[in-house]
Amino acid sequence: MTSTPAATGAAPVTAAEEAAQGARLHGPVTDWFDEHARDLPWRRPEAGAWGVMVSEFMLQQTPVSRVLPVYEQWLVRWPRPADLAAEPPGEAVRAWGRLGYPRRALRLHAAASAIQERHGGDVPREHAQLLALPGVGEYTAAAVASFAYGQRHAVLDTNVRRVFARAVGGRQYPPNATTAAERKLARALLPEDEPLAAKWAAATMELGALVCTARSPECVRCPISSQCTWRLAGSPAHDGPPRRGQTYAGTDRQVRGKLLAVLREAVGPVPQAVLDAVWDEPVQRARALDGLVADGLVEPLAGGQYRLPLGRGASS
DNA sequence: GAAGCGTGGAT
DNA sequence: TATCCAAGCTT
Repeated sequence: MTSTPAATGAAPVTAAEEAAQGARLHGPVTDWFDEHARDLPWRRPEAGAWGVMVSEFMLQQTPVSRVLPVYEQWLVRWPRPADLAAEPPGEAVRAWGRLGYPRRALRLHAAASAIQERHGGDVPREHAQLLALPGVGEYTAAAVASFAYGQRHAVLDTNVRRVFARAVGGRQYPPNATTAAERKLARALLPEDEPLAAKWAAATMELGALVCTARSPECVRCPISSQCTWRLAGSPAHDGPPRRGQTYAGTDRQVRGKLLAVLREAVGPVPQAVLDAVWDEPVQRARALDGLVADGLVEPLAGGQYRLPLGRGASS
């Protein structure tokens, strides 16, 4: 009678142990997902690959509740990549509203243009082609390939990393930056069957978002709590270095946000004097505005006026 | 690998 | 009130 890692509360060490634990998790997690998955618009069949891609851009570091209304308006206005590509990038920035990180709007516009030019207007299916699009990194490429096209990819976002850190790693939180070990574990846990792998990806994310949350996980509602290495070990508190919370007040980011808010609301070009009113420290204010121009989020005009960009998006 | 990049709700 | 946190990407 061998004692398994799951039975002892120890984290699995070998690839075989990881795969074995994965096999025990697939059923409970996907069954839970069948019953508890939220009815989100980008999960409906009519969303299509473009809808999935738009949602993934918007959801990068932004909560679902704030994305929902902007997503709906976005898809009504720009139902296909070609529709967005046909408009100035500044319109994307304006429609982005207060979702935050407005460079994402610029990159989504640039991605739409690339899809139009390189892929005939259809969101590509290949992971490598997705990854080559502006604003698409490892996570988003895997997410679109998996959620939109049903492919088998390890989809490793902050939710999944936390679920795996706890259920398998026995730790409260994953490392600050994604590690090679995490990627390897995610691949080891991925079901062989393609449709099941796609469901697993969505289900593990949903579990992390709804139950295995960062602050206060609801283990009593968790379908795998009886197998959770972290819980079996007594839910030990995080011991590693604290994750640095970035201060916001007084930073360039705050100034950029204020400047861009004025430009989003403006109908036409905005005089320098109006922008000057949003922040009283001139050096930081100028640095922030220069940064927005360098990023392609703002276009300087003659006569000290500024507006959201009408031309093709800037680099990056 | 670390830093920079928005915004607002929850605790 | 201050801190944490939210489906990351790029340089």
